[in-house]
Amino acid sequence: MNEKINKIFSALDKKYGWLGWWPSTPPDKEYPEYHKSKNYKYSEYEKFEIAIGAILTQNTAWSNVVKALYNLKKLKCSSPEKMLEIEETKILEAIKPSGYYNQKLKKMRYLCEFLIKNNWRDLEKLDISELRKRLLDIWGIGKETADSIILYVFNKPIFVVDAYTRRILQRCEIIDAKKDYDEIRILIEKNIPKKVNLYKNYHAAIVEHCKYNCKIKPLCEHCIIKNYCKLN
DNA sequence: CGCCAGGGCCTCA
DNA sequence: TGAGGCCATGGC
Repeated sequence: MNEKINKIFSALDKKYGWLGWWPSTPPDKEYPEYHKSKNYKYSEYEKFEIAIGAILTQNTAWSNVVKALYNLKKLKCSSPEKMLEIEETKILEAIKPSGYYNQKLKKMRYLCEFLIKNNWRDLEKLDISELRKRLLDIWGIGKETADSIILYVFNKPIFVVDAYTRRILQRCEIIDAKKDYDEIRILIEKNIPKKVNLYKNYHAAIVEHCKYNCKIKPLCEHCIIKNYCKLN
């Protein structure tokens, strides 16, 4: 067991509190927002929006994704079926702020086709590894995107490993520079309690911490995990 | 202005 | 199987 992992993550979790991930746009709102309730129930649209958002945020600042999601909602792009009906040029224009828009258009279309062939109820019944396999078969959905969808849309416990997670674990000397995605994921999952809301908020807290403190050029002064970090 | 952002695919050894 | 190139916008 690696006690450090849970100590570090739970310290971040405690500092930032419940962050209400994944942000989504409630029926009566225009922009995605974070959710105060720990058992907030996503509407069908919000589930779709999260899956789309997971693609749109690939290597992209969330603030740019918000613009794209706002535009898509205005376009009444409210379901996979609708998205496939809408003209591609309009979708392209809508998602332009999120960058890589040609690739992302194609990725979203493949995802839509998948979601039309497989409805939520059937997918929910699958175990995590089968669901993951199916998602990874979709062009444009890699491990992090698949795991984000599994955790935040399907509410199943799988830990999302992103560039920020790697950065923190590297700086805390828990992993070395190049370690395989699934090795890191399993290492983390072995060392923290297997609870969906914990997985969600640990990941959210990692992102939050890296956005404002553990940046590439780190701001270490008020960092609460500096005692674990080789930079200090 | 250059750097960076909640990755993934393709190519080529 | 891994490293490197490519995709692209907007905030700082």
